[in-house]
Amino acid sequence: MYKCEREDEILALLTDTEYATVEYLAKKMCISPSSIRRDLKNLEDRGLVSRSYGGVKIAQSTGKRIPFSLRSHENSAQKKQIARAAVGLLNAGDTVFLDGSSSAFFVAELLPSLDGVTVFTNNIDAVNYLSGYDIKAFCTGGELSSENRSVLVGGYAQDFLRRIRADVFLFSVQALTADGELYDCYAEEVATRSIMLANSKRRILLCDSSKLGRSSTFYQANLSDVDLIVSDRDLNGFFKDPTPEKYILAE
Amino acid sequence: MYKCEREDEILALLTDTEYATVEYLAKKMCISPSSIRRDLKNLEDRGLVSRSYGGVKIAQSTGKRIPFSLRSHENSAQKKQIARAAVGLLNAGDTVFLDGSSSAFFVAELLPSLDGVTVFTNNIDAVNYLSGYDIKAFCTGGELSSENRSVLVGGYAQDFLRRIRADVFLFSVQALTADGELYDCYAEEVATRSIMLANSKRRILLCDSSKLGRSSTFYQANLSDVDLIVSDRDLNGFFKDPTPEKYILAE
DNA sequence: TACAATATAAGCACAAACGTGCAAATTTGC
DNA sequence: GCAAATTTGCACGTTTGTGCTTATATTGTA
Repeated sequence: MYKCEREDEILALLTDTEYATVEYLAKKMCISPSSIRRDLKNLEDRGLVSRSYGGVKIAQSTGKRIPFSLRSHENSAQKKQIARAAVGLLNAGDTVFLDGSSSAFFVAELLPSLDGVTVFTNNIDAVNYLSGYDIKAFCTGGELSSENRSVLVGGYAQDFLRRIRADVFLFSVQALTADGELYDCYAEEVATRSIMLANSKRRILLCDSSKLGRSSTFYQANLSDVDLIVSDRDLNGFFKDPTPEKYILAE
Repeated sequence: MYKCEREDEILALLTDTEYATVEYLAKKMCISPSSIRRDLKNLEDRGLVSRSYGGVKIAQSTGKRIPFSLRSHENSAQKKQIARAAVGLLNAGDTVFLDGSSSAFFVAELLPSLDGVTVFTNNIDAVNYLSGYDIKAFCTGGELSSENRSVLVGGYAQDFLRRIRADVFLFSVQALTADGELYDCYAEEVATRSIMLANSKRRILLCDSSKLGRSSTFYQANLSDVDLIVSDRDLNGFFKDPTPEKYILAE
């Protein structure tokens, strides 16, 4: 395993585990601790990790971010599954909103094969992906989010979205409580998502199991604002109150 | 197996395997490691792969798509040279417009190291690249260009741009005639570029030698609309009419 | 505060990979 | 079919990465 390959591996590992020791990394890659330290020094100089005595963690907030392709995506298998099911719900000619979530990105990957859909999104990864295909797609304007850098947010994004009406909104949030409330940790994304919610006829929540039963900082909406939930887990009985049957199971 | 054939083969291989060693490639194509290294150097200069000691990987890109700005475009060495020179002309705190050209993309690659610049662009590759860095960047809204390029165009893009004023506009066009006229082959890009031209204080044309003495379909502007030309070739004597000295040579 | 335990940085020698110049082989242009 | 230009493989000296050892720095504990 070569140097750069190793460095990518370290980054991918760190997005999962948050923190790792030199010793652990050395064993994992079958290489001496000296070399791991050299790699880490390198990554630190590039601003990708921050080291501490005994190990490393992922760098936060300053300088360079980890490219989308190197980020490890939690539950990506489930998200792909959910995306497939959700795309099955679209009709030919639909105008679709996609939010900035990674779940929505997996939907974008499936859209080029569909006929005649039009996409509006503030998801940079989705835009970037779709630009390689012959599909009618629009990118909202906006500022690169200071936190989640592959999303466009802010006043420009909101102004743009207020002018659009979509048939379907496919989105995800960080947390879904048993009370039927949706939360997210990024205030700016909550704001843009609200407009997309208001301006769509059908609102479909892409909800992999990592979201269930958690909460987060910013309130986004509640179940009555959502028309359908697509999940990889059976949601019957998950909610405290008996809720109208509006979930489907992806498989 | 011919040279270009081999390079395609290498790229194809890399999209599958992500990484490859020089030795492996040499055996696979039945050719000496020296030649593989020369090929890789070539591909690296064109920005298609990134090398490390012992092997190569595909250039960092989201997903597997090679950014349009790097696809098939010749003169990337000159464009990088020009980008370096152009970035040297920026001041701290400048607000910068970048158009959708590949030349502008090479400028974007150099911006994160600068202090306090703000970027506005309709160049998807640039936005995507900048999303990996902690830099103040805005993406215009707009439609994905139907020409399968990574540029945002159309009414939404124009509306957005009309609201912005920039200190500097860094851009490129397809052709620059000896009469001092600028042309491009994409009508929609000409339209968005016009607004950026109108709304910038300094307008700097990035002009590699492949543009010189050609013409194209759509008129963009003429020399009096440009404040400075950065080129890899000495432009003294290129223009028919004696023109004010406003070119600098990138080196 | 001092001490032991452990992590890190620096220096070294070796091996592996790299780039370059050059001559032979191949392709291209006329 | 010949000359020019390009591409190729090899040999060489140079650079880079590796693991080891030793000195220095950091942490936790007495």
